[in-house]
Amino acid sequence: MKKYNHLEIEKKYYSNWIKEGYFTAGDTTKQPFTIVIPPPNVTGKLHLGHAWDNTLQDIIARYKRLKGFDTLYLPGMDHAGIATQAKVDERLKNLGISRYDIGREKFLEQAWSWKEEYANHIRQQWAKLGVSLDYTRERFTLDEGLSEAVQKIFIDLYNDGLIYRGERIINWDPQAKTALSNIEVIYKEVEGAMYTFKYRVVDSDEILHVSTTRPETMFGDVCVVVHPDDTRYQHLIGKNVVNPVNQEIIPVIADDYIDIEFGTGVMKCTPAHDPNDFIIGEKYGLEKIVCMNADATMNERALEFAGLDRFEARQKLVEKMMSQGDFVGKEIHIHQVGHSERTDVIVEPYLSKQWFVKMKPLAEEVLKAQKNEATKITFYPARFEKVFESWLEKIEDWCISRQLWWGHRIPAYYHNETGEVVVGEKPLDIENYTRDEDVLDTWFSSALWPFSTLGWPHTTDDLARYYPNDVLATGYDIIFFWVARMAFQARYATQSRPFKEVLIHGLIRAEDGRKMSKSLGNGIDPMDVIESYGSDALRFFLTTNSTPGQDLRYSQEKVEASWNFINKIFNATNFVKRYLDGAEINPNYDFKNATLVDKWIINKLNETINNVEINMEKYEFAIAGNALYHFIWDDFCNWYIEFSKANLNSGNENVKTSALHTLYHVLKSILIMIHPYIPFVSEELYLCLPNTKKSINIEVYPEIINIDDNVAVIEQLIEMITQAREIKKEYDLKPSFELTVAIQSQLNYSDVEYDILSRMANINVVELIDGDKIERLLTGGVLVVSLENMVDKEKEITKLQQEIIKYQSEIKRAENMLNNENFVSKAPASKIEEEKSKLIKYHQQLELAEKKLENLLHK
RNA sequence: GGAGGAUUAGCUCAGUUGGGAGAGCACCUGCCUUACAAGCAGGGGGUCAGCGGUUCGAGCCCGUUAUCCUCCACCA
Repeated sequence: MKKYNHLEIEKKYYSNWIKEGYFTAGDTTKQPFTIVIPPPNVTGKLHLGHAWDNTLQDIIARYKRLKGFDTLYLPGMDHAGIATQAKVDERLKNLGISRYDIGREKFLEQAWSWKEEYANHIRQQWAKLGVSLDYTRERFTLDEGLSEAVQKIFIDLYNDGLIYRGERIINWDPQAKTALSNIEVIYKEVEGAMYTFKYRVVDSDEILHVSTTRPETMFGDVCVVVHPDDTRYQHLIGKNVVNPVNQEIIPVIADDYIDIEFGTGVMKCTPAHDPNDFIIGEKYGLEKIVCMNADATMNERALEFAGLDRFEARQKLVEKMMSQGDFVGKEIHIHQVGHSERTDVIVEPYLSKQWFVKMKPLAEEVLKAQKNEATKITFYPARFEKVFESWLEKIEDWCISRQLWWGHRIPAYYHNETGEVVVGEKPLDIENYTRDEDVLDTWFSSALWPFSTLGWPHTTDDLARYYPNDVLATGYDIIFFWVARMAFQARYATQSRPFKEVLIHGLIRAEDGRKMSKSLGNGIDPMDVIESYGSDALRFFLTTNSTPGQDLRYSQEKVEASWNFINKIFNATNFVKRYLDGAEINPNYDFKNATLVDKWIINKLNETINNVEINMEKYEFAIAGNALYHFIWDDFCNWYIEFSKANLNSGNENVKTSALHTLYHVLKSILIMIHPYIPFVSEELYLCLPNTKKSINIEVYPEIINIDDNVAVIEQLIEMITQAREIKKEYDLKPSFELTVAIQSQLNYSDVEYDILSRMANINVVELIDGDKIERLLTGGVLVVSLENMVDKEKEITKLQQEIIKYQSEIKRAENMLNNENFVSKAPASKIEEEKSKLIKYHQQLELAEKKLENLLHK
């Protein structure tokens, strides 16, 4: 075996794993376990956030597979309507073509070929990451089956009155020329201006001052509104004013929506261009005047400004108001302005006819289910349940129509003459109908992902077996977009939760702590990291340096540390393999015959198996991974392998056999337990062990081996070795210096242990020490060390003095506690006993140290 | 305006029912000991953001202040 080379190892296995069907679910003799991938957008490459997300899922999937579950980890991708369409548009634009030039059909052909290209790319990235996906069940949100599911649920919701079409103010993206849902709007603080204009009162000399941040919408004004209790304006209610931009006469009305304190206390009302004004408009039956086109240029209502962009029109209009003397002033106004999540242009509140999902009844069903342990979705960490539920509690209707081509076309047909709407299958006399041009919000189809991918609406075997999913792992940033929507669609379509549990992770940040973003140029490509350090190192870094729900800062240093750890396992295997080559391994070796050191490491292994299992079940991968790290590096490599070196060279065949079998068993167990984290290298190392299966993927999780013997001797042995090393350091002795010691202990030492002491710390054990000596307390014993040939007595004196001070202060601390009546009466008995025994121990140690000091001083 | 998160060693972060503060990296000292110098052995380093409270006992629970971050809502 050569040096650890991640590139060489990681290219070897993935395609074979797929070919062998290790990740293909369907073994009905086992209990099923399901996790689905959050389908990545086919817009581009996977980023580090995907790598993190997918590694978490893969750890769960691989762990469950090793634990004997028929595990389905289902892959797939999302058509990502607006995002993909924008990319394809851009590609066409670079060729000098607009999508309108080629038409819907040709455009969709382009989009599909884009999809194929990027889907392949994504699959290659999954392969590099090593995620254990069942590609026989791979799905795409626009494929036939999922389209059928989308259509079915749309029609059902419509027939149940939960989908309706209505004219509303929606968030309009003038660049993509489509409606957006509320959560696709990102509010950013922008320094804008508040303009104030004069509105002359008809048949009066009075002038009203009215402020607005969007003067261009004044062409859509239908009235001005004041508060009914506002004494400044009460006399004007019912009168008319002149709109300065077009000289139209509009009324002054009163409504308590108005905040008397804000601005001048007078608000212009534009029902077609502002959601709040729309509500007032509905309340009073006002006209809705649209003064803009779909691309946010002004329309003919804007008179001479028609055709200008909204912001240009704003500027020119203000200039005109100035010149005609109706301009009062302009103040800097910092406010939150909505931007399109995808195109980043300022969203225009725009009146248009759209399809909506009526959310209240659907959300209520989920909230009801959350109250019952058997039906609720449990979040890890739990605090995200509150986030999830409070969003559902104050949810507004969901605008689901998008004026795009790439997506699920809405199954609605309008009669060419009567305008009658048919929702559902194509009408028989289709020639008399025109189909709705719009498609559905991408999230409408992803909301069905947990069950549509398994065959819903058909009652398939997969649906029966793998639904509801067991767990979903995703970031907190899409709880609203996706998790919540899956929750209510699942509840509606399947009367079930979509998954039992949700593991929430945070955002991955750049090394500087900021978000990774293209504009900052601080993004890290996971494929670059894999090239330099390997997928295994990246995966181990991502999952052992993070806490559920918390953000994670990328750290190259820590990826390197992960690489070092893997290298450590590689080298340890290298060592073990040297001794295993040519040796016979008995698969039924009985560890009751093992030596005490071997039993000690088995005992440590047992503790680790237990600890790791508990934390894997709780999705605490950092805790489980770190437990493995310390077991492997400290207990196994630094202690046990060193112990074993003595035994492997022992003349006693039983000792040798025991050491060999222990090394084999522990290493194999380690590789299986660490495999979910680092699948490639664990497979490589596993396969170079004798007596293994064809792949670590089909292994079973290690089980605890009962060890009846007390391994306290080995714990004491470790204490002695550590003490001996400390003493050598203190007395400036070389590590190779042979210490002569005597052991006072109730525990029995055998030749095996004496041999280990000699080999690991150059300790020569004798019955009795004559002459100068020092004593060190062990748990349950004393180590007596000869001072012969050890020059510096002063150091021991200093050390003893320091020890005495320490013991005195510890005694004082314990006595204070035990003399505290409140403590004695209120603390639990076990705690009190603990303190009492500590006190006794410290007294003993103090006595010992004082005696020692006296001896040294009087010589 | 509402909600949540963060503040612990020089740096990045753990710390799960309240019972003597931890890891990795960095730093200091000594070792090329036949798996590994990307390593081994030993070591230094923290009034757990401030203040107050509950408790026999608080990094942890409660209140409050400060700084930073995120989400939600939003007034023309």
